[in-house]
Amino acid sequence: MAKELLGKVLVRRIRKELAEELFGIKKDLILAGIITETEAYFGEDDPASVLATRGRKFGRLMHEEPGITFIYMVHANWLLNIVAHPAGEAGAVLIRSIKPISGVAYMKRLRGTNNDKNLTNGPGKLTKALYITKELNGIPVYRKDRLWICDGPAPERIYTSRRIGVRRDLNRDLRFYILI
DNA sequence: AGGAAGATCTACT
DNA sequence: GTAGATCTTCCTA
Repeated sequence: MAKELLGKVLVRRIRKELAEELFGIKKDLILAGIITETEAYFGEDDPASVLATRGRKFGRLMHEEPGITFIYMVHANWLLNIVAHPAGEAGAVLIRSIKPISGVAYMKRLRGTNNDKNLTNGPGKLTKALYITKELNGIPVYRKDRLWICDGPAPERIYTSRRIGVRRDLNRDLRFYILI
């Protein structure tokens, strides 16, 4: 699933009420980007998936139906995951990076930067650029509402590596990325 | 009520 | 390359 999501388009619709509050603009806004980096997290057997264990409030979502969002806070950053696992198990895919394709000017305002290169190239950066918070937890990403994923260009080549920044990783490449 | 942890980011060298 | 800021959730008392 982590590999499948590469090249797909992550779309965020900011409804006019929120758009007015954030930007003083009274119309719906569309922000979007191509997913370029993901990581896979398993359930209880994955030492990096601390959130899947001990019945944590938000970690519980990792056990629920595949295709919904799973959003939580780490180090003052909201991180966006898509729940994905076989029936009866737990797991999620962390979205680590996107390449902006629509609404770049608004993303810059939300991030407080003019730098194109560092706008959405990190899990905490992209949630800030798209105004993704726990408010969007548990919503299906196959419905066009406030946050969804649709088809994009099929990647030519997928690269892999170990997961970034985890204290105890599995002995296996679970980070996937494309170069575009 | 208080403290620790954490799948991060920024600014600095 | 790394120190320090950051903030929500969960654990303990």
